[in-house]
Amino acid sequence: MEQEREPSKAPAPFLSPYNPLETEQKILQLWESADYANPDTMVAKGLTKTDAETYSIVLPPPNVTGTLHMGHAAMLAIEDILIRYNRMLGKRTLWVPGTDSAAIATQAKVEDEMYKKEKKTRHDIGRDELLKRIEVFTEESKATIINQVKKMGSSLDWSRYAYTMDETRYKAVMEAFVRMYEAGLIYRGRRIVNWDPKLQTTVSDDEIEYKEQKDPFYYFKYGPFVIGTVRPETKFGDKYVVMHPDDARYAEFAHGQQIDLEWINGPITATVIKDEAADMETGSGVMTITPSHSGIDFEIASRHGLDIEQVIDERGILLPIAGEFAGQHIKKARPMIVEKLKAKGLIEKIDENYVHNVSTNSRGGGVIEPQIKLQWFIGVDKEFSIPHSEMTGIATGSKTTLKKMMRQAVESGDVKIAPERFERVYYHWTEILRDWCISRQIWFGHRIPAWYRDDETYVGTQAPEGEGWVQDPDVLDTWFSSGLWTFSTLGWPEKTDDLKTYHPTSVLETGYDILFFWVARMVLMSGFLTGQVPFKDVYLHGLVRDGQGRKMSKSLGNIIDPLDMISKYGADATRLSLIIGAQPGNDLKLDENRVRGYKNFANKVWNITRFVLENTDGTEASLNAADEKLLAEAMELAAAVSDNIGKFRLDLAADLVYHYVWHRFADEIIEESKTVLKGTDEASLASRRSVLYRILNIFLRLLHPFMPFVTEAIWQELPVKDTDQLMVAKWPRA
RNA sequence: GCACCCUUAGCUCAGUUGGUUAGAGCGUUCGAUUCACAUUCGAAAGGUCUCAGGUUCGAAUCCUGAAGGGUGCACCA
Repeated sequence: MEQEREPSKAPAPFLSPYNPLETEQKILQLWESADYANPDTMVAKGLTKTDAETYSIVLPPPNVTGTLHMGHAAMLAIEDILIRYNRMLGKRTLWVPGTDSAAIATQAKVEDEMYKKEKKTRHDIGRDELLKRIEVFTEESKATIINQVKKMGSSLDWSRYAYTMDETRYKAVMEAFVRMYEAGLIYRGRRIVNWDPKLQTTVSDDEIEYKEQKDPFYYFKYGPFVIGTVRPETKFGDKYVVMHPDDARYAEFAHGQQIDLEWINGPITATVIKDEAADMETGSGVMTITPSHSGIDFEIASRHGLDIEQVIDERGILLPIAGEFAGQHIKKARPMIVEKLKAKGLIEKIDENYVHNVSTNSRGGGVIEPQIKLQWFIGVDKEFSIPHSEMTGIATGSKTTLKKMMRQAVESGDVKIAPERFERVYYHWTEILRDWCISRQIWFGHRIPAWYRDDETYVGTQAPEGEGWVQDPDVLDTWFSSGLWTFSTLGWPEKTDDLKTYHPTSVLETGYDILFFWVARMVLMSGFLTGQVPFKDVYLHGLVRDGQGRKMSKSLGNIIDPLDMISKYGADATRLSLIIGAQPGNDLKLDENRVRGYKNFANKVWNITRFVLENTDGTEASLNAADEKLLAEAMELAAAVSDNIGKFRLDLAADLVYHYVWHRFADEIIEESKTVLKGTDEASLASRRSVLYRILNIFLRLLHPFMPFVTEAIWQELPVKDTDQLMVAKWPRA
């Protein structure tokens, strides 16, 4: 009968089953009060040697306005594992938290809501008022995301928290801009850029997302030629007709030859241009060009010194060059233009099912209209002499370009990318990289530190003296400040101790989808501004998808919310489900059943501990041969786990411990121990009790980086231990 | 168009430099249980390792080619 059962010898906290929700709350407080995530505390308390090897990671800052999603959760789990592991190895370990202002996305969100609620646009309320509203909004959501990050058990040093728009980071951004300007790497120029008519701003090449779309493809009679287009509305300014110099079909036409022909709004004179950009295989091999609204056309026009005329304005409205169509929006005008051409008998044929890619702004969705605009750029091919360099193969003062420097940083091995295949992707990207347009026509962000007065331009960290200066209204691309992240978070441009101690950082861990946006830009910025690579290793994780391999999205309704998982199964289980089965660089399919499975594992560990503590009080004893073997086996496991973590195979490392704990220790060693412990030989009993306790002690440490909560909770109840918290215990090493 | 990734049990995936009979988890079926744990334990069924060639004493693994799925880049007159 229940009442007659002997009272359990195990400590009272080992209630069954394990309750992650309650435990995790308590453990979070425990960690926070000890402040061991702060390396200064570790050094002050003598837990880390002052001259210990350093290990540092900067957290890829989540957007202030966002909420935690599974991608964040995976990132936090991976980085926390690396951090906890290295901290336990005795390294001086720092993980810097931060949030990102995400300029375009944030402003768009605030503007959207304002328009929905009040039917107002930013122009109705003005710059200052908009920025105020954005600040209110970001302050609110900042707290949300920070709180969620903490729930994952992330051992970040919050005393070093950074926000891309805080004062220190603002100073860094200004300083970076000015230095690059003075080196001639930042320039202002009139060039063709990606213009988003919806958000009224430029976007960089990398932010463009191509979407497939079906549109009619028109073939027009253009004098003696046939030209094709999906965009008749751009054709008003077309007065050059381009063909390949070797195209035999058009040998009779000479470069520069003028031809009179009938066009949309009457007779025009077209000029023949021979250029190798014209593909003989495509269509008729002849094309007209619209230099103002097409990158390639712009290049051709620049090559031959041709006139460049704007046809469409910033809002997508046709300009006076369109004659009777001027003032119309391109969308409305297109069918009318086609009608007119039809009436004039200038249509050769129409292909109704032409499938092509339309470029859109991935940060908000407008269809991109290339425009020629006066913007700020970073020149990636511009030669400069590097003011200071610690990078392999690049001497201080030597001449290089940003592009060459970015390539060299990886080629030299200063930066290693894992999985390795992404190195090739990185090289390819640097090869095709064009000058980076960094000015954005929005209001929220780091304002460009340039002032104009008549024909003068002043660039500096402070406004210039004197009357009449007007600051550039634009702000910087959000990736500009992100590029500084590894060193701006450590206090650059001040020569801080943190910078000296923790930069270059050890690892940059992020999703492969922002290799170009971010990783490459960090190498660029860090190389020029600090003379160092930003990190020694790049570890790229895959995307988290749903159980069927689909992207998680609101419209599919297949989003698995990490906070939901945490409250149902615990953060430990959520972490494991994002680690085991996730190969580096490959997408992970997440199924709720797996999370549930790992909750059971946490419970298993809990019960194993109860068994061990019911049978031993942690007293050391000399081990017999059989038990020595068991101990050696656990140490072999430790070595294998270390080896896999070192290779970024966290998935294999976690799986190894999981398997050992459940199927070796619990299923075999404990079962066998039940028999052994019934014996009468005191030495054997003591040996077995001791080895059970010692192995428990080993695998709790091995498990800690992966499941910090349950292991820490158990540690708190151990009768014999060498540190007050497991998170600062020593990693088992032979 | 170019490049890369994936294809192993019903599902998700291990399988590291080629080496006995290809493994795990989940699921399924059968059974157990006063025992640290029903959030458990034991067992079973389940495989043409996508296909076709090749190298080799030996191939899931290496090479060539093909198919299907996915991603990136480019093109987009």
